[in-house]
Amino acid sequence: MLSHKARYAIRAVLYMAAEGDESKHFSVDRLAETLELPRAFLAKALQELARKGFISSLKGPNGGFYLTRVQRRRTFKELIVAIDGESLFEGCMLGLPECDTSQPCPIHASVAVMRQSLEYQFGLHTIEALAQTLRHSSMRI
Amino acid sequence: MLSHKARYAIRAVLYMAAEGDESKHFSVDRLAETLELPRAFLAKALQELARKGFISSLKGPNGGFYLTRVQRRRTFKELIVAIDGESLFEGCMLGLPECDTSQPCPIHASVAVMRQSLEYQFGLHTIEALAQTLRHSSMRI
DNA sequence: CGAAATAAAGACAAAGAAATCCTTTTTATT
DNA sequence: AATAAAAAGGATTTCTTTGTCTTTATTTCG
Ligand code: FES
Ligand code: FES
Repeated sequence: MLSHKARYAIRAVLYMAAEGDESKHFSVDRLAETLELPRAFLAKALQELARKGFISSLKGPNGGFYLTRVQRRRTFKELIVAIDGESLFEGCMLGLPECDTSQPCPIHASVAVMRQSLEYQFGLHTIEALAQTLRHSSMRI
Repeated sequence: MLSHKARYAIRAVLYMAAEGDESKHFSVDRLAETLELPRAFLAKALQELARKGFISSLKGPNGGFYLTRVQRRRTFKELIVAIDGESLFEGCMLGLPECDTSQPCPIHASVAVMRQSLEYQFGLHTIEALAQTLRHSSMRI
């Protein structure tokens, strides 16, 4: 469903969005320790997100990763797609070269219904919205 | 979403369910050629399904794979779980050790909604039902 | 019985994902 | 300027998935 890279990155991003702001930065070391994730692998994932503009980073002492206000307005779906690509939201689930209603595979209709739900759930919720529910209710992360 | 093994197996199973019966058997060679799938890898997947009782097999001339009437009553969800395990339907999508409503992760609610849809779509449809839509409408497989 | 057709099983190879390690670059602080 | 704290980048290892190849077992048919 989600790659490990995506899971790790999402957890770190939501954690930073919930706990930090533009002036509070998080080092990979701290994130990896807090969330109990493989340090170097998480670093790669976050660097990739920084390169793609989904998060910001600063080098040097007191540096680290953080999210700007603008970056918090990206949807959760955009975040997933940035790491894992569109396969969750597009393409035939049986691997046929095309996925459309004109020549669908036997599960296309079911997949379409499920994807509408996905689209609705992940396409409307921004990172900030998820961070807010995280802040206001003692959820795990 | 689905592993290649699952995709290949599902396509072969639905094809056999739609085109064959208890006395019409399909060799791996023929299935692989018809569906344009890697022969040996498909063989492994089908043998696994046969071991688990989801399909039947006969050795020797005129042997091959096929589905009994009882086997056609298994749901599509059961088929997926047999190959890929429950990860699509259970467990925290962010990788947290537990997935429950008491201490959920930030996307648990969204995931639950999506899974209800999955459950409804894949948990109610039997293999036979999908095969029938395949028979009666010129879908691809 | 002998030959041919088939699934079953096992060993192996290639590719990709996950994870680690080391070096370089940037920047703040002293 | 020197030092230390961080991200960035690259090389390498390990594990899993995907895929191939070869051999064995079973069954049918002449
Ligand atoms: S054609 Fe297979 S999911 Fe759309
Ligand atoms: S707790 Fe994460 S999906 Fe349920």
